[in-house]
Amino acid sequence: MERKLLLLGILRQQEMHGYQLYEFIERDLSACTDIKKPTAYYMLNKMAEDGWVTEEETQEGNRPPRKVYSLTEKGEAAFQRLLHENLTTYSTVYFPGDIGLAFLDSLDAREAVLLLEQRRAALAKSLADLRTAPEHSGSLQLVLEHRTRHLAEELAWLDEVIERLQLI
Amino acid sequence: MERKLLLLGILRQQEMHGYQLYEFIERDLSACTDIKKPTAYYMLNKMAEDGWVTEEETQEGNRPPRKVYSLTEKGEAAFQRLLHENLTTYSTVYFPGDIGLAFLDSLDAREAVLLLEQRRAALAKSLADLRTAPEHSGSLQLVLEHRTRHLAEELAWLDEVIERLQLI
DNA sequence: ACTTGATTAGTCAGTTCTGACTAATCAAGT
DNA sequence: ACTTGATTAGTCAGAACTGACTAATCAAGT
Repeated sequence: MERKLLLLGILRQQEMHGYQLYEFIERDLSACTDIKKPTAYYMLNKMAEDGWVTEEETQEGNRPPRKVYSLTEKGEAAFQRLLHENLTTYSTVYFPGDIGLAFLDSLDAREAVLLLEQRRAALAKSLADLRTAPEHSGSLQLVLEHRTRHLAEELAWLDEVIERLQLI
Repeated sequence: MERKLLLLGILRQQEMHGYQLYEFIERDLSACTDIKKPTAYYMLNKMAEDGWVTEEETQEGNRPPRKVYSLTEKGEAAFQRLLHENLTTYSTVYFPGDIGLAFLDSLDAREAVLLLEQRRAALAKSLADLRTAPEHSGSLQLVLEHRTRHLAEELAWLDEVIERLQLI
């Protein structure tokens, strides 16, 4: 559902055709989601069927026609409902990296440390990249701050794990 | 891939039939994943096709026959490879809750605070539940600690967001 | 002995998601 | 004018995932 909320939220501010929408997400909202192109088109179709958005064919030169999507009243209502739902609940996330941790004891501590140090480097790089990212406006900035905090916390945690392993 | 790593890691310690495996994950590994039953069976089939596990039909009384899965050498190799891959890399997670945050500015601050306070309550409950969960052995404990830290950090972050909104 | 509800074990049909592809247009070097 | 590579716009076939169901067995109350 979060993906639909995202698409609705964007279309709400400005009507767009599919590719434009996807580009916008990739460029400006990569901190929020990693939705793929065919998924975006799939959702748009779905939402058109449900009457949340309307498709309007437009021709430009003799390019293939593009469908411009814009929010309907039903879509606006859905946006409000999904936003309310999203903000009032907390949904658990699972960390893929935890599954490796769960099997750490099948390795000896020395090797585990070597592997986790590589993870640490990757994590540190993600964090550094995020910190040099351009400032964004409004609520977007909030999301970036959240991610930064999260990555910093992850790094601290990983350092602690590595340190403990070194005592073994 | 993490789901396969998980299944392999369990079967590596003890051969099992599908339902047993699923029950085990639900009971003991719910902190790592929320994999559903049909997905587990789907993966097991896949891995049998790939020669990572073998299926052995067993009859007990006149119940319908069950397939007991056990790791092959190829499966053990895959486990080692996936574990290595998992431990050396860091994979980004996206927070569904961030999508709501990204559209916070379409609400007025007072309403946003009311909604986020509900999120806060849900989050606080998750954290409390996790803290009263039984101690686990070995690396599992590591995962629980990770989740606890994460939730605590999320709570602190959310409190900060709420506080900032109240200044507006 | 026999209904009723819980547990065990698994499947099916449908939804959601995406890697890899197509095909048109534009830019720009020769 | 014409090849070549990048960009724009989108589709398709198949992989991954899951809600809802089936069907047998067991427990245990009457």
